Amino acid sequence: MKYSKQREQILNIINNSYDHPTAYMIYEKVRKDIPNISLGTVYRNLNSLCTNKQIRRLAIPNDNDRFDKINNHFHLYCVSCHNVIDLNNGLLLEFDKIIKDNFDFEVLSNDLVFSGICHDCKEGKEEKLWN
Amino acid sequence: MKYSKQREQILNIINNSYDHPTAYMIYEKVRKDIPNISLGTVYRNLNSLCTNKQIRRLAIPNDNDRFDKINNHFHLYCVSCHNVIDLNNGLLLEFDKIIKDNFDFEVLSNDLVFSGICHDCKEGKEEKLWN
DNA sequence: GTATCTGCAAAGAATTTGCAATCCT
DNA sequence: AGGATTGCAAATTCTTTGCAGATAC
Repeated sequence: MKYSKQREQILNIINNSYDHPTAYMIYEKVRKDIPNISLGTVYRNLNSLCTNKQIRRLAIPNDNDRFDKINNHFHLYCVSCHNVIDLNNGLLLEFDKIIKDNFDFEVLSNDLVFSGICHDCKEGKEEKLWN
Repeated sequence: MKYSKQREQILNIINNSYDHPTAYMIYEKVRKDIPNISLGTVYRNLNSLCTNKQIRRLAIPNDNDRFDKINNHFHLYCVSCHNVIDLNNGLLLEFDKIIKDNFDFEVLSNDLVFSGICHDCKEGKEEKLWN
């Protein structure tokens, strides 16, 4: 893989933020520095970065994919405010081992997303699905 | 919600199979009984069945959504053969409790997908991502 | 009878891709 | 130089939607 400033920027944005951006959100951020970057380039780089395990893709029911740093491994997705919250929990390693022992299945990525209602949404308002 | 034979068939297919079909796979199956059903009807019913918690949607990185029975709660997705394997594991309830206790986050659905390499693929062939 | 549901086809959203120009090394 | 990468726009894929007719209750 050859260097490109577009890819470097995209990687930087993901590594320096905590907001689990979608492809389009990343596109909007990169455009501040590289105004004429194209959305296709963002998608191409997100895919190659995922393939090379430099970032990860979160698949979320009824929402677009989000992209994230490699080192966080556990997520809460609030179906009300659509925020994604990071968790780090040693239990995951235990999970991998249990799965390995019981099913001879080698876990490659722990892109786990628990969907539910976060604290703030529970406080502030009633549940609003698919607002 | 009013009865329709289309929706009943779709629900039956999901409840009586273990293959985690995509929307299109369901469409193809229903067409054997209701040849002129439209794909739009399948999508509409899958959405309303999800909203009514009669089925669930699995979001899988780099693959289409799959649909599944409500009562299975844990999945292994093989990135090589693209199969989804069901798991039932009491640990999930424990997980929900831990999340509730630590983050005041109420888990609504456990659509967890562990991605990796299944036993058969590991035996038979080298890993082939995005074949 | 009337609200819900359907098939159809068109629209919409998200993502990929072909191509000529440009950029790294 | 030569292969990788880019911007652009068109194409593809997946999903939703508007509408007129059919169906459930």
